Amino acid sequence: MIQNLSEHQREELQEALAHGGQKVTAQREVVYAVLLAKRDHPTVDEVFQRARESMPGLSLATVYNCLETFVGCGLVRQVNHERESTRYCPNLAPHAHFRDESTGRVHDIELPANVLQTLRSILPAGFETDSIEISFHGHTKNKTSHHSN
Amino acid sequence: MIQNLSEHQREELQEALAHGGQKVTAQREVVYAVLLAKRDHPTVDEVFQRARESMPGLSLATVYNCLETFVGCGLVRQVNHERESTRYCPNLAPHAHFRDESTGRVHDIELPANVLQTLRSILPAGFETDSIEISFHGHTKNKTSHHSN
DNA sequence: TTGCAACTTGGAATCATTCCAACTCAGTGG
DNA sequence: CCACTGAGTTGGAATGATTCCAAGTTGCAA
Repeated sequence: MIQNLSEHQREELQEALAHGGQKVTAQREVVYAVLLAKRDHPTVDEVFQRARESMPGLSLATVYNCLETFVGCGLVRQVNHERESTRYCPNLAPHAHFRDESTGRVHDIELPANVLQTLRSILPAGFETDSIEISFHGHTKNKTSHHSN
Repeated sequence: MIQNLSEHQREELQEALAHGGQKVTAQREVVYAVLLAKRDHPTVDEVFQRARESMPGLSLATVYNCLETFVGCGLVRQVNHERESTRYCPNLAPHAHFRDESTGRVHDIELPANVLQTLRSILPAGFETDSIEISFHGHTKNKTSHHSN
């Protein structure tokens, strides 16, 4: 089902957790592996379902904990759309999200540095920004998409 | 406390509701007035509290209903930040939001047409967008702000 | 072997939001 | 007038995602 982490991925995980004295655990490995296996912005519940396939005893609370931890140490990003369940993605490159209203799928949209720059420039003096979230809503036209959902 | 609607504002309300065969009611007037009185992106609950001052019997469900109606007929916009309660603002001009992490306040940021244009341009072919949401997170530096919260 | 700190777990609790069934109200037609 | 209709309002119950909590694990260090 879900591949184990590669050497490199485990190191990334271990490294990220190390700051803040956190440890790699079996549960965290599984949850992280789930995120990397299918980069489709799953909800907590979806992660939970998938992770259970390789670790039946895993609890929902732990999935919440793991994801929160990962966000905290910068391994994954949270994606919120309207009032829907929070989704998670391991794509750390700066990118925007496009939510297809008809399918509910979320696509990553590459965000060129200059656009990011332009955006920052519209802030009045005195506004210091840590992060910018950009989400498009609409629909996709035909074209069998290669994107994940 | 909350001013009554001006002639012009009531007309706007009436007009917007008319499409879709909806009526101006005392409750809707109060809720709308609350939004116009203090453009500070209140949550449903805040609207509820304020509206009660002029209409004690008003129910929370009605506030939800009114706001949903207003959003439906384009009178106000919803603003979501992370997992927090939905907020509402009557500013219809295209604008981004800046959320001050330390105070929780939300500021409107003017969004020039060309920036909007630039953003649209990063979408790959086949993506049709209805709306774009942009939110900055960060903090504001000194400078007694004139902005609403 | 004891202690500790980080972690996990299941269930209870929270909180925003939605749902629902009963009730109000204004306007219409008989 | 009176009944009917449709839109609106209301309070309380129901939902659903997320958070909280107290008890139980685990691995390592003293």
